[in-house]
Amino acid sequence: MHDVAQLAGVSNKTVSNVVNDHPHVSPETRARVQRAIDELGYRPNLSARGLRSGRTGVIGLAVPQLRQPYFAELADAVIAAAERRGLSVIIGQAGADRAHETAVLANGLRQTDGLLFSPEHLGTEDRGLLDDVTYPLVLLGERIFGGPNDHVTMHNVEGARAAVEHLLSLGRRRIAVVGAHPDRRTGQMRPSDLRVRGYREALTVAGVPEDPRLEVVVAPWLPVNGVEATRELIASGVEFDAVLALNDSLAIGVLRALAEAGRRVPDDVAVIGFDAIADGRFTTPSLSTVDPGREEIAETAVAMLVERIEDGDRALRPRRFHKAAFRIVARESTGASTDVVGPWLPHPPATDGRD
Amino acid sequence: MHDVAQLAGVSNKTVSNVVNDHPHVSPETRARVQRAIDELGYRPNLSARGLRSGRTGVIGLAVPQLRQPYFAELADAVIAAAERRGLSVIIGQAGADRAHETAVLANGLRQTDGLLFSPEHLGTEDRGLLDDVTYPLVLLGERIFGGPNDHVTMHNVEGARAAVEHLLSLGRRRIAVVGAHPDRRTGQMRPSDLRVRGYREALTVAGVPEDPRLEVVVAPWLPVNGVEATRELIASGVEFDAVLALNDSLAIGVLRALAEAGRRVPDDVAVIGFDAIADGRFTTPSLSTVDPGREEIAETAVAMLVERIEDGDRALRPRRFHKAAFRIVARESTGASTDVVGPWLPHPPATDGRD
DNA sequence: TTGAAAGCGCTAACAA
DNA sequence: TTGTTAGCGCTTTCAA
Repeated sequence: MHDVAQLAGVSNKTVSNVVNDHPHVSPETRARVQRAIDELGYRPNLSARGLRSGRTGVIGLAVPQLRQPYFAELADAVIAAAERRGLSVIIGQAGADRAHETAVLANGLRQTDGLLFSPEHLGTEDRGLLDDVTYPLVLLGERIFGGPNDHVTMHNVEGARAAVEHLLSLGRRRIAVVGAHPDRRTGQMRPSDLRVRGYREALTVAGVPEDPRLEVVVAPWLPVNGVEATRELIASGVEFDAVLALNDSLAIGVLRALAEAGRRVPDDVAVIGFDAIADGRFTTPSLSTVDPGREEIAETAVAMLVERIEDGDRALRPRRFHKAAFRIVARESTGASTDVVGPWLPHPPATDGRD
Repeated sequence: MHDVAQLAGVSNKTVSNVVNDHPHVSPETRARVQRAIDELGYRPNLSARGLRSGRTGVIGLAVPQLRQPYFAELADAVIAAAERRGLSVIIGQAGADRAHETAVLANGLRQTDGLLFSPEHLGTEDRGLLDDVTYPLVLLGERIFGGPNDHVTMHNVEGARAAVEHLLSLGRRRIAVVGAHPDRRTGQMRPSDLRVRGYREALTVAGVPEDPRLEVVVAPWLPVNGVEATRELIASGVEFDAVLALNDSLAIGVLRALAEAGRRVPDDVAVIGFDAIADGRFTTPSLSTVDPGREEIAETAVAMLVERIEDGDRALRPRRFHKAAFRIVARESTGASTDVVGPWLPHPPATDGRD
């Protein structure tokens, strides 16, 4: 920078002004400095800038595991939203255990201005941890609820309810739900609890009796567990003509297990998932699902985090809470006839498996 | 840090020594400083450290798109490998176009000590760009070949060849390959070119005649294109009793299109993919594939990058080239009977769909 | 509109 | 074994 200033015959400050697009620089000075920058191939040292300004231009995203398609697609959307704002994203995988997540929350991710955190293990009982957080934080999902932080999530209850209403509208009455979590204590806000609540609400409204044998407890939400749970459901002899899988990964396992058992989808059993991951478009049959609005979640969360970062220490805004719009995506697994082949777009506006 | 030094009654330097686990600090001093650190909740400013030391403790990973399962799983493995070494990972998505990739290569990712770069658009003709790179760089894949950089990749030719040999061993002779890329010019080192080469080699060795109609050109490698290509192959009337899909995403589309057309897998058509993404375990039928050794690729690439970073400007080592071990994973789509259900492990040693 | 000077928090080099 | 000094490259404050 010093070299640039010398070559252009100005001071450091002026170079800095040019680099940062500050006003109050005469066009000719700006041009002269720019020429010097190009000639010398000058690139600002971002560590130094970070030291001086207290900003790194990097945000953190902590997810359980990137190899779970939902989180990969979420990360994709978050990175895109951040890059639109000139920010980089450090991704941390904290899903190994509670200790790992606690450590992430206590420290943030290194070298970042703020954190988007999607916890897997932390729950309402860990709410107290949030009060100690001193950096800008936006939570994704509802596992830790009621803290002082901004929160972006999806319509878990409403989405699941709409999914079940969709199944009911097909005339199904024996609707199983796969992916309930064990009741550790009441009042939990885990996605499984919320989605099960939506499932029950839909049944209640329709006057369809609940049957505990149709609520299959299985965690975590991986295809392999969807297979196993469905095999057990079939083996139990309970009759069912539809399945709500609480996410698409489970649903893929459900489809697999039903095919093994010779149950036809959707004729014998209709299946709907949740998340609208891309893979669901290409299963056989293609997978109906709830699109939770992942792009909106990513965009909103990044926007909120940026605002918090820019606020700095001032507590200017109240805590905010945003739920993205959702919609039901009806595909073959609930009887819709869809042609999966469409035009390929390198970065389509809707990237999450919508048809 | 100054506060810590005062509270502990020592100098800044001593605090620094404690924080960095330097030797030559007496145990009692260390304990006293540590107590002060804990009491004050001191956290080192990493920007300042980065400024002073010239290291950020962050590496970059540039992939085309995180939402493609192969890259999500690769990123998962890279992050895990980096975290084992106390490093963070900034992920950039550069797949939008050539210009984006060129910019990434020219600048690196901001705030990083080095870059792992998996290009999609840059090719052998862009080799010259590599000579201008001034930061530690390890390339993934073979698109830009023969540059001065370390390189980690997979056995594309051998893997594809082994896959076709597997199909031949089942008695298949009319083997289609889906995912060849258009011939822009000869001597290309794109994965598609290499895998097609392996395909041809296997046929030649077995004395099975090549048939250009069985080489289906389609790009990019997305499920939707696998569907479309397979529909066209079927519509063309060419007979085939097996398909090598050049990656698993294509293969998932191939399975889908074959099911639509009423072709039974593997009875009528055996199918094998490439990459061993997790989804392939749960398709119906489950997908045979080539496991390219993703964990090994990630671990090796991170290790090489760290060495280059530690070397600094000194050109101590010659350029290195590493190909990970691969293996064929036989599942139902080539006639193996596999039970997909196994124990669930939060971070299994083999994370990539191996059975 | 531009310049000069100070200092962000840390670590390397050297001194004690 | 510990302390002192200087300076990494930038931006901010204040003065010109």
